[in-house]
Amino acid sequence: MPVSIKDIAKEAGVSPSTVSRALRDHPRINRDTKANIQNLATAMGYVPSAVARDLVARQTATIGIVISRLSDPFYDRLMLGLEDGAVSAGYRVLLSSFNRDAKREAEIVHDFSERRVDGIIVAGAETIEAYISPERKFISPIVLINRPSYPFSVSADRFEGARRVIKHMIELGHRRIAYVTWGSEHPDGMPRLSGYQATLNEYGIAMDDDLIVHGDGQITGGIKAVPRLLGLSSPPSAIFCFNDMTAIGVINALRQKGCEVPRDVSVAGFDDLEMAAYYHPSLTTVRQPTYRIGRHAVNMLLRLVREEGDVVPKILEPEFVARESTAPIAI
Amino acid sequence: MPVSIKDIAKEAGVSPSTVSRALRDHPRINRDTKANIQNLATAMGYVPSAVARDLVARQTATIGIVISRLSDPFYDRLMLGLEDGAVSAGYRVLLSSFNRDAKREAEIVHDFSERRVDGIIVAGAETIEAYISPERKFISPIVLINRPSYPFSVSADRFEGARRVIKHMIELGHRRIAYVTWGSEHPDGMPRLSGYQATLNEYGIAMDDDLIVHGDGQITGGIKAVPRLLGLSSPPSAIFCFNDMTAIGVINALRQKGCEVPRDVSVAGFDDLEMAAYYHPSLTTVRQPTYRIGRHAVNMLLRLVREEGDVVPKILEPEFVARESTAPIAI
DNA sequence: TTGTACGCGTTATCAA
DNA sequence: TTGATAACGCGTACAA
Repeated sequence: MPVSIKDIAKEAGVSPSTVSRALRDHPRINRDTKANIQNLATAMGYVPSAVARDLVARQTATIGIVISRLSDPFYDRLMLGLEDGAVSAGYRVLLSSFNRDAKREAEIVHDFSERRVDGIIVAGAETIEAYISPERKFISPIVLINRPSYPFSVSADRFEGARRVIKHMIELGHRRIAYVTWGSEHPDGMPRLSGYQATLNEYGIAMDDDLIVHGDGQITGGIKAVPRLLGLSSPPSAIFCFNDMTAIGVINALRQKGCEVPRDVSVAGFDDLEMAAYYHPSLTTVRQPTYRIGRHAVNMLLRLVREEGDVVPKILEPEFVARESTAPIAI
Repeated sequence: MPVSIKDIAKEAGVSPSTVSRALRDHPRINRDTKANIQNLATAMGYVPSAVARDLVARQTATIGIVISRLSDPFYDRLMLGLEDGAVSAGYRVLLSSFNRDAKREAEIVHDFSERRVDGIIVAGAETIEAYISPERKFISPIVLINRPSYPFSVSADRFEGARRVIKHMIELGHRRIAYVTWGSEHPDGMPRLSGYQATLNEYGIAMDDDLIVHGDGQITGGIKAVPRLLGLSSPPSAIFCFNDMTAIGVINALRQKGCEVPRDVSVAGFDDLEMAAYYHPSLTTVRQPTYRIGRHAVNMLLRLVREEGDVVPKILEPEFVARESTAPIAI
């Protein structure tokens, strides 16, 4: 059993509350007793119990972060913003990931609630149903990342991101443009798909369902998509991918089939991974303002925690990055 | 304020202890009262307080995981093993990352101690000093990943991994072999460097300090290393890199200088990123058994928690993966 | 300046 | 089968 405030009190010959005051740097306390107690605490290896402190304080000064996948670079940069925001506001941060498993996601949110975190931020929620259900009241306020239909959310405008990619391809002369999606019903797949469709429509290009194929957000999904696309009677000259990993898979599979990127086919991704600029060819892609999203999300959550007036969904602009993997259509 | 056991008791017209029993599925309790209370709890949106429960239980059934960088794929796969191990043993997991900041690392470990986690696992510790210091007694047992000189640790044999890479290069005919390291004093840099040196020595190849240049474990570090290497009067024909990201930087910079990999220079990395097999050229590298490391680490930690006898450092073998980025030396 | 008493939400022990 | 009581470690009125 760890040493408690009582142990120190006994050792110092004072009452537990005096120890508490000394340790908390209370103003009204004797300099010597304070110094003595603080030395004693260090010597005895005292570590205050957050469990007990939080119980009496009825708050934990902690926010819980729930993310889909650890390895997704989107979350990496997001966390920087989240941590910076939380720490500078005097909050600690707890993190957990659910690996795209909706059940785990619910468990983690529940676990954080039991721990009485002051607020929760969920990035990559499998579905927003559980969060908007009126019967389900949560202990702590919850902010969602990239789920703009949820009232307390901070998102990147993925629709607009997709739109710029497609516009870019159209301006390069492409007309047969494919989209390798990821989970059409998944909330992360929707905005890109809508942006893709709306932009084709905007330019009067006929939609073709054969050009929309499913991936899995990873390299293998991109690889599997290519044969289906090349097998079409009229194959695409440009392929927009759900993300950079998918694009890498697509480029590999194309190369395997003897298609050179961008000479024969243009390919674009989404995310702007650190290595996107160093892939061969370097990837045309879309960068989401992840750090800023993180900062905004924490601010929004803290407003909710402190019940400081209205909160409206926030949407930030992404950045289009043109590189080598897209080029004018070959004649 | 969340609903407490007392609120339910008042509503149900029973005592708080009855509610506690009903909720905990205690054997000796009336079927009807139990059902009634459980319904009431759900209706009132009751979420038990882990804070209070843990205080009286004097344990949290939680292990804290402290990792260096979220984006490092090493930690991604490690977490899978860690989580699987913990969950299957009935423990919950708390995660936090310190972004290579030793101060943050110490803060997080301290925070976890205050939270009274039952044990802590640190991966990528900046230094082991704080953990072996005799004066510093920790509340909870601590297991370190990839820090074999610490008594409670699980590591991959990076020395052996480096050895196999160098051996492979030597067998391909290379004699001028460079190493792009990362932080020579950093505990992650040492084993690879030793393996590199020992293997050259083993084959009677003279050491040349000019062939050891510093990187930063990232793409930019690899890029910066190349001019220094190519500027040598006798440049290397093979370059061993601290990790795959460094290798990607090196390959890019070589290409910029008109050097083709592996035609002109062979390059190898470390880690086996998911995309290492899909880079162009695909990367020769070393795969650490991350999942197994995670499982072992949890087992070791739980043995420590339960004070079940002796624990000795565990070292697991890595796997060498030969791909396209290394080839026989050009004559 | 310091000590006493109480409460935070929960579980466990003992008595009813 | 249920209720009263104490305890976990800490912070804070209030009293001394």
